[in-house]
Amino acid sequence: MRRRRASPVVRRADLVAATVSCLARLGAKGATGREICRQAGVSHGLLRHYFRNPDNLLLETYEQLCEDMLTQLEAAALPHAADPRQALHRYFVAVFSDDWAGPEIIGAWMVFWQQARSRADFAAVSDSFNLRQRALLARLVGQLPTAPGALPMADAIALLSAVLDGLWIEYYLSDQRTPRERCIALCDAAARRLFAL
Amino acid sequence: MRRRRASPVVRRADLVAATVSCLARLGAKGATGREICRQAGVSHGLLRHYFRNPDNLLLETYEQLCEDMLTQLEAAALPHAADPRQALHRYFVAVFSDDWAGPEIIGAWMVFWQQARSRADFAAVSDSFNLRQRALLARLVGQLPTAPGALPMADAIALLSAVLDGLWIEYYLSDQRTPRERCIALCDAAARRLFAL
DNA sequence: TCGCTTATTAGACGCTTGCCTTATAAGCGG
DNA sequence: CCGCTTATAAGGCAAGCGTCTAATAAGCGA
Repeated sequence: MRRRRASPVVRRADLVAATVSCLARLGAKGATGREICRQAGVSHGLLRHYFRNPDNLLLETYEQLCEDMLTQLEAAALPHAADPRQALHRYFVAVFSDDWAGPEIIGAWMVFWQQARSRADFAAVSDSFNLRQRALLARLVGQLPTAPGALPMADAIALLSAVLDGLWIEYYLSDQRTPRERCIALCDAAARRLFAL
Repeated sequence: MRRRRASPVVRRADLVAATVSCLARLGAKGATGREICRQAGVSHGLLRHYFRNPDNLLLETYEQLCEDMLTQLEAAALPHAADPRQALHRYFVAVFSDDWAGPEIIGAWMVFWQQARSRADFAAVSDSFNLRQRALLARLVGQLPTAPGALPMADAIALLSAVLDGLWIEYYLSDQRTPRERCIALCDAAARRLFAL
C-alpha cells in the first residue's frame, strides 16, 4: 500500500496537477486538501510535507499555471515575428489550446480569479500575469502595419484582450455553443476590425 | 434573542441577499449555509425552513439575480428604441451598473459560472439567461443603421458580447485598473468599430 | 551489506458543516 | 382576550476537513 518514493520535484508536480484537476472538476468547494491527495493517489499527510497548507498549494498551482501559459504563448507567437498577422493568429490558437482552455483545466481559472479578489497574494500573481500577457500582446500588435482610422493602440489592445477573456468564458460555459474553431475565427475577425487590417 | 416575525417573502429575500453578499465576499468555499444565516442575522435552522438545502438557495439566488439583471437591462435600453445608438449606450451603462458589477456582487457571478459547468440545473439557468441577453442585444443591434463592410451580424453580436464579458472580468479583477467609465467607453468604441458606425 | 535520511503513511484531535428534531413564542383570527 | 398556526431558535449527530504527531520503510551512501 506504500508507493514508490519519488523525488520531491516529481511529487510536487503530481500534487499541482491533481490540484488543477480537482479545481476544474469540483470547483473551489470540492478541491479540499484531502481530495487533492486522493486524486494524486497519496495519503493526506503528504500535502503537509510539501506545502505549508492547502491554500499555499493553490497559490503555487496558480503561479505555475500562469508561468506555463505565458511561456507557451511566447513560444507560439514570437517565432513568427516576421509575419505579424500570422504571429497574432498563432497567439489566438495558443490561447484556446487544450492546455489552458480545455475542459479539464479552464475551471481552475475561475477559482483563481475568485481568489484574486479577496486575497492579496493571489491578486499579485494575477496582476503580474495580466501585465506580462498584455505586454506580449502589445508587442505582437505593435508590429502590425499601421492603418489610418484605427483606434488608439491602448484601446485596441484592451478590447482585444477583453474579447479573448470573454470568448474564454463563453467557451468555458459551453464548449458546444461556441466551439474552439469559432472562437479563434472570431478573434481573427476582431483583430481585423480593431486594427483596420 | 428572537427576531420579529417577518413574512416569508421578506425572509426569503433576506436570505437571498445574504447569499449574494457571502458569495462575493467569501467565494464558494466560504458561503456556507450557516455563514449565510449568520450574515442574515437568523439562526441556521431557518435556512432549512425556507429552502431545501444550501445548494437550492444558491440556485434560487442565481435565478433571481439573472431575472433582475435582465429586467433592468431591458428597462434601461428599450425606452430609447427611437435612437438605436443611444439605446445601446444605455445598455452598456446598465451592464456596468453597481447593481450587477459592483464589488459587492460581481464575485457571485464567478461562483455561479463555476457551478454552471458541473451542475445541470445551474447550466440550464445560465443557458436561458445567456439566450435572453443575446436576444436583447440582437434586438438593439438590429435597429442600427446598416453600414457597408460590416461584419456578419452573428459575428458582431458574439464579439460585442465577448467584449462585455471580458471587460466585466477585467473590472472584476481590479476596479482600479479599468474603472467603470473606461469600460463603458471601450464598449462604445467596440460597437462603433464592429458595426462600422 | 548496513545505516541514515526522509518520503510516506496512518491515526488522533478539534472544529465546522449540513441535516434533522424538538422546543418556543409571535401575531393573527376568532 | 385566547388559541392556533408557523416563523424562529437551539441542540444533537454523523461526516468531512485541516492540523499535528508518531510510526514505518524505501533507497541512497558508505
